[in-house]
Amino acid sequence: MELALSLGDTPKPFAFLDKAQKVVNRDLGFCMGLGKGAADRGGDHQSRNSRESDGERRGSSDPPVQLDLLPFSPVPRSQTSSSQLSFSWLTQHLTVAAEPGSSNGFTRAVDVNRRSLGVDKGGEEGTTALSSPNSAASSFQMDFSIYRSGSRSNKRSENEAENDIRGGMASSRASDEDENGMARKKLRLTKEQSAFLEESFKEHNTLNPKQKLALAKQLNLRPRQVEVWFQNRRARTKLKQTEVDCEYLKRCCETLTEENRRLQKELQELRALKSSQPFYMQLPATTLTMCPSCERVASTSTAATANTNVTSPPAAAADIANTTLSLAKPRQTQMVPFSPLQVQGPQAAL
DNA sequence: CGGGTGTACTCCTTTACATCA
DNA sequence: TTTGATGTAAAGGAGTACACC
Repeated sequence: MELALSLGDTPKPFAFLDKAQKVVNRDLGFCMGLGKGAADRGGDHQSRNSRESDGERRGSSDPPVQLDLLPFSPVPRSQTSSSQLSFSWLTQHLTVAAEPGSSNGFTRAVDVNRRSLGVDKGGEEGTTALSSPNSAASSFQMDFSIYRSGSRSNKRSENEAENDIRGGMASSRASDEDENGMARKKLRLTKEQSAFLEESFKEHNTLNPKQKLALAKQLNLRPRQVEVWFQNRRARTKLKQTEVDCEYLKRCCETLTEENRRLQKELQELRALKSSQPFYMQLPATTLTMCPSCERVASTSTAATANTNVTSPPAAAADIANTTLSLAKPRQTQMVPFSPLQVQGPQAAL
């Protein structure tokens, strides 16, 4: 029997919160809770205040994480939430995970034969056995509660376990009063959760409500957590980009400073040359470039080389001036946006 | 049609906690 | 074991867009 995970596949937003779908699930007779159970949730979702009744925003109405095992045929793959939510990676992972022996990173810990479900507190091994080893949908979600079983002994595993427990809560947000008097505690996401969120961020750096809910469901987190993660992720991206931009501008500034220094030096040399050859250098450089007979001289520096046979001081000076002009002009054009007042071409000073 | 209000969302700043050297 | 630095989850406020009255 082939199974599929239903995450709400009607076009209507939050459709999987609708009663209609629950009716369908009930009718099909497969509705397996993967959360920590109502007892763990503290039932706080029942006592939300009215402001948070929207649920999506405050993440308060995320229902107990639920794995709906549906006969495959009534739910065509093309209508699964992953494709509908346009998370191609999600579709991909689910598809790959369905293949036994896959080495996909997300399927590594997905083997239902290796781990019991997150509800293993109550010894729900039998429930696990109900799902097919090939059921990517059911095993995928289990991936994110894998550390709960105590396979890790360090502190982080405890945090992750607690995170999973809290993440499964249907509380509105991690407020102090929502968690049975426990003080608010920052909980780090597991590597798998972070990687999953990263993948989704690559596709969409913002989430619509459906995507947020689907991700939260997949990762066993509250929608609010997913939302916050994306906020912080966007902030990190922006910060990184700012750093890159800053570095780039810094390099531009250094380059321009160096260029300015070089041009100033060149200007000094030309002034020195002008003072030593006052008669010839009094000719404006523009005159030299505009003279039809000097086309050859003004166009390229090779022309200057051709004129070196003349060994005439005025020609050499003119060549220097024109070469400087032809080289400096484009550079100056580039500099204008950055420092139009600081950088001056030699011909301007002449 | 313009203004007031509520809602939902994002960005930004700050705080608090976890982790690591 | 302690401590400071760093990374990041999370809270809260401001601003904006939109729908509704």
